[in-house]
Parts: sequence; C-alpha cells; structure tokens
Amino acid sequence: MTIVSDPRQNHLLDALLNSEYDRLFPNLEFIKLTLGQVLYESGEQLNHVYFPTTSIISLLYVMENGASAEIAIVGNEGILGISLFMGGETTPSRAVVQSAGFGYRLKANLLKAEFNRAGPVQRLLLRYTQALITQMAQTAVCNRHHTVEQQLCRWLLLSLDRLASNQLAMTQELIANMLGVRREGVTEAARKLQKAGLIQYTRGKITVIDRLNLELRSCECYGVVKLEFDRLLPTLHGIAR
Amino acid sequence: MTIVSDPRQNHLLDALLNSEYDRLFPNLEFIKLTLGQVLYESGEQLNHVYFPTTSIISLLYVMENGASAEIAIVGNEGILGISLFMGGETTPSRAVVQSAGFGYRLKANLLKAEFNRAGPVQRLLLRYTQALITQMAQTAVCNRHHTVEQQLCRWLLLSLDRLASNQLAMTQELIANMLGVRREGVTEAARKLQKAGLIQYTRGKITVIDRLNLELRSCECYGVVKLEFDRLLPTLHGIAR
DNA sequence: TCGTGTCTGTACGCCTCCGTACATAAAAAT
DNA sequence: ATTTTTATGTACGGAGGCGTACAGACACGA
Repeated sequence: MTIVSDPRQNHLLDALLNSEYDRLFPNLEFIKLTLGQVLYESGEQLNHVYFPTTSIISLLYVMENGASAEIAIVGNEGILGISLFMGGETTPSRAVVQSAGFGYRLKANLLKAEFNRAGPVQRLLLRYTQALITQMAQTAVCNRHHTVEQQLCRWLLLSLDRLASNQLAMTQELIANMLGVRREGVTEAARKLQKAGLIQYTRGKITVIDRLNLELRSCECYGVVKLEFDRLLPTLHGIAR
Repeated sequence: MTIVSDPRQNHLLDALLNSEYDRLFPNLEFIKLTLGQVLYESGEQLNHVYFPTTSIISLLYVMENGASAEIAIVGNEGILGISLFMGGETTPSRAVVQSAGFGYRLKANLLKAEFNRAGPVQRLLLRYTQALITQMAQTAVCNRHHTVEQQLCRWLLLSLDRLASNQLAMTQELIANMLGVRREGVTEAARKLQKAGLIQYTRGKITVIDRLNLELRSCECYGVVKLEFDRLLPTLHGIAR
C-alpha cells in the first residue's frame, strides 16, 4: 500500500471551499491508524475529531457483559466525533479502527470553532450527521429482521464502499464482534458466500469477487443507507467516483 | 383527560429563553393527535415540526415486505422533525402517533429560521438530536442482544417517562409492530409481567404497578438512554420532575 | 340482548442462532 | 524444522422466536 498523503481523500474535507480548507489545513495532523486501535472510549472526553482517508472506524457499543454491537461505521466519506459539535462532548460508545490505514485529525476546539461559524461547514457536517443517523437506524432494523448472512453482505458492502480496493483485512472473529454474533455464525455465512463464488478469503483477508451478486444477497438495508448517503452528500460522491 | 393547553409542557419549548419563546409562541399551532395518525410518511417532504405535550410519536421504519421496527420515540421531551434543521428535509422513516394526546406544531420554515440564528435554540436542538441518536444506537444494540421481555420492559419505561400517568392505551398488536416482533411474543411477555405483579392490563390498557421491578427486569438499554437524556438535557428534566 | 368485531391466550412444528467443544490448517516464532 | 499461536471448520443440544392456527373473552353497536 502506497502512502498517499492528501487530506482531500476524505470526502468531507474535499467538499470544503478553498478558503475553509486553507484555514483548516495547517492544523490537520496526518496519522496512521492500526487495526484494533481504540480512538474513543465510551463516555470519554474527545480531544480530536478524525477524518479517515484510507482507514475505517467502527462505532461499537460494548455491553456490561462484554458483548458488543456495531452502531455505525465511518470511513473516508465522513468524520469521527460528531458529538463534539452536537454539544454532547462524548457518547456512550467506543470507536475502534476496523481497517488499518491513514487519516487526519483535528483538535476538538478548532473543529468547534469552525462549526460555530454557522456557515457551509456547519451545514455539511449536519448533513453528514443525518446520513449517519440513517445508518444507525437501519442497523437497528437489520438487527431485528435479517439473517447473519444478509448482515454480513451488508457489512462487507458498506466497508468496501469506504475503501479503494476490493479486499478487506479482517478476521471472522472481528467481524463477529462488529455484528454482535458468534464467530461460528460468520464462518458459516462466509463459507456459503465463498462456495457461491461471491467472495474469497484466507486467514484475515477477504476479497470480494462478485460485488453485484453480493448486493443481491444483501438485505435492503445496504441500499437504503447508500441511497441516503448519496442523496445527502451528492457532491462528495460525485467527486469520489 | 383534561386538556391543559400550554406549550411549556413540552420540555424543549420550556427550556427556551423568554425572548425566544415569545417569538415562536404566536406561530405554535395547538393540535390533537389521534392514535395511529401518520405525521410523516417515509421520504416525504416535511411541512411542520411537532412538539408533543401529552402524546407520544413513534419513529418507525417499514420494510419492503411490510415488517416494521421502531427506531426511536419522541414525547414531551423532544421534537419531531429533526431532519429539517439537519438539512436533509426528509428521512426514510415513518412517524406514527403511538399514544394519543396533544401537541403543538410549527411551520418548517419558521423552525429553520430559528435554527439558523445559530444561538441557544440551535444548541438545544442539537443536544436533543444527540440524545435521540443515543436512543437509536441503543435500539440497535437491544434488537441484537435482548429478549422480547426485556425489550417490552424497556419500551414500557421509555413510554411511561414521556407521559404523566402510569397507564398506556396500547394494544399488544401495536406494541408488537413497534418492537418488530410477533403479537404472540408480546402477549407471552406481558402475561409473565402481569403474573409477577409488575403490570396489569385489559384490552388495550396497560397499567404499570411496580415500576422499580420493571426497571430491574429491563435490559441496561433503558438506563443508558435515560442517563444520556438527563445528561444532555438536564434543565429540562429538572423542571419536568 | 344478542351478535359481531376486536383483543388476548395457547399450542405446535420449524428455523436460526447460541453456547460449547474440539479438530484442522495456516502463519508466526524459536 | 519444529513448536506455538492464531484462524477457520464442524458438530450437537438447547433456547428463543417465527408462522400458523384456532379458541376464548371482552366491548361495542344494533
């Protein structure tokens, strides 16, 4: 993997006007994000916001008994740390690096200052937040009604959309933690998908071969979320593809 | 039920400064909300926002096959229609009156104008939105990990918190729709709770007798959401109780 | 008062997923 | 090259929830 260091790889940063971008650029800190790294702990004060470029962050809720469930994922389409400008300063969830890569971070007070200008940046961040809300809502629906296999398809597609390649570096154990199911359940579902020729995997590497059929096997949740992101953040998407 | 017509019964309106309240008051329209009434249809343009006072609104996602799942509920602690100021104008979910009662509504453009003043009202609305996000996230977790009985307890408690009385006018069929489970599952769980002396019900009327033990039977999700609402909107709660 | 519609109770087979246990295989370490 | 660690495959009993079917009970209107 070549390290291309450009903040504009993040779609939100890319959507900024030049004047805004120039104002923030000197304060953007390039950082490497390693698999499993915890960026926010539940209830903890947030010191930075993160703009992933080639990495993916997972928002997890960890229950009292240790079981977990993914609430949403954040990649190069978004920003991690919305509770800073929403006014809560913190959230009862954990943020974990789900896919290693790079990103930029910005000091909390600088982002808040930018948000409080109440200009285009604020509107952009709020629209992104609404898209994130849709993702969370759809996760709730999906958890209620769909099978592990369908959810795995949805999860693979959402992750894929946030990366440049068609390959993910993830063990089934980790995926199970995200989805909040048993590791064996993921193994079973992945085996079926491989047998059907949609994906291919070996020990922590998953390659999506037949994306179209993966979408067909997925539940409607993936499409709903994707449509909503495209609707709310059209410019970004136009540039991204 | 006596009709007490005071916008300040809604905690968000109650938290406004007098100057802000006086500005909005002439535009607040008192309305009656009947059980089952659909305030927003999925994807539809929003013309008003709603401030429930004695009613409860349910945010539902309805799937292609007709199955549904509740995303969040909105009562006198909040506002219905956040997507208006978040910039999306609409959401892929439906808003249904879950508990009949009253409320106030405000024309969409007036709310947006107020929000765009970027003052205390904006900050209040954003904090509320974050609390709502927590509720959605926790719904996702709950759907993943908890039993119907636990979810019923959580649901009863969340609803109760948004009403003055300890009685709900709801059939088990409707509750099942909200939770996204079978009606029989709700019957079974409700029967157990009644046998344990926590609730009492007859044909569409549910009375909570032993609230404390209901909280003990509920999953942690109720507490997490409640704590977060109290944390983010403390003034409101202080006044409300 | 009687009927009719609505709400609640109960039952049965089935499927999915869970908890647990252990086997195999690939990678990493020595 | 051999051992150790980590990742994946498979199996089995059990629990919870689903789809379906139908019976009883209450409420309201004619």
